[in-house]
Amino acid sequence: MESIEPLSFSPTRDIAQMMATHGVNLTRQRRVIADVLFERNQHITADQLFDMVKQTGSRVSKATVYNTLRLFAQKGLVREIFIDSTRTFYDSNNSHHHHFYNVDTGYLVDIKARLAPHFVEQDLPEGTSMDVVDLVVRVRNKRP
Amino acid sequence: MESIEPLSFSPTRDIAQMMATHGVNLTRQRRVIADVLFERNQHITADQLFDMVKQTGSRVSKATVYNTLRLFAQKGLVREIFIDSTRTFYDSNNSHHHHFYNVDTGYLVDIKARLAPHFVEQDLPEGTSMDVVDLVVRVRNKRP
DNA sequence: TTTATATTTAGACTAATTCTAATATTCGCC
DNA sequence: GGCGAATATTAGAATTAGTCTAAATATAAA
Repeated sequence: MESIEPLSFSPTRDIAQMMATHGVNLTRQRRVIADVLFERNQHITADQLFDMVKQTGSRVSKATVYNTLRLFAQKGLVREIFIDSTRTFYDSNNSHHHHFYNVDTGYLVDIKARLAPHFVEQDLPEGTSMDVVDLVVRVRNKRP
Repeated sequence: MESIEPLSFSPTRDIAQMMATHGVNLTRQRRVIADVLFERNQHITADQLFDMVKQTGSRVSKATVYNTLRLFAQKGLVREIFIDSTRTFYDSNNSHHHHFYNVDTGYLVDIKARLAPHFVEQDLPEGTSMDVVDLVVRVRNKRP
């Protein structure tokens, strides 16, 4: 029986291209962070990512992990999800979608359906009931 | 010309009734907090409320303000709005509605339209453009 | 290269929130 | 009303996610 190939990491040139497309200089640290972050679609906190980066053996400071995630979010590479004052998640999938948050388990999962709430209500995760729908539309001032 | 009556505060019995309806014991501190909070529809942080309570001359500890807002939110008297890790607002209007958050000014305002995003896009606050739509549906495990 | 600009770092710091455990108040019942 | 149990309040300490500082490195530009 053949051994199973490990899931391949995002190929080198994709990360480089992503960064270029979004106007982000690629440094050693940013590459390490991006490799871990974009290996798969995930919802991850800065601290979790810091730990995962450590486990690769590469040294990247905590400040850099925080700064880099903020930068990636500004540049549209990741989405920031503010669950409460102690839980900020980064979503490596930046395509337009929304989330279920289970207040009992602390898990965050994607909403596949469209935005209309009656769809959402029919699609709740197994064994859960709806608590509250939080919709915040973030706007900024038009530059004149 | 007649002088304009100041807006009246929430009458005493309304607060008492609200609390009873939502299963919250009314104490001196909770009454002071509720009087300030429900005087009008507003988006307010715990610290702002703490200051406002101080200005009434009543002494209520900071811990109590925080605990009480958490309790009120649990009991459905107010809505918690998590903007980012340093900004938690409490909305004294607990009826079903959503928000615009201006990232430049830090102001939070109600969305009057329904949930569908194309409506939202037509109703942005004067002089702003859309940044991002954050929708989180909070669910909890069904009690078996 | 040489100089300028951008990035990273350790560790100190901040600010929002929670915790602790002692005290006070209120509730439910006689 | 009075009494014990349950709840609520408090000051201040503790926690924790995240930011700041300013010195050291690395990258880019000339």
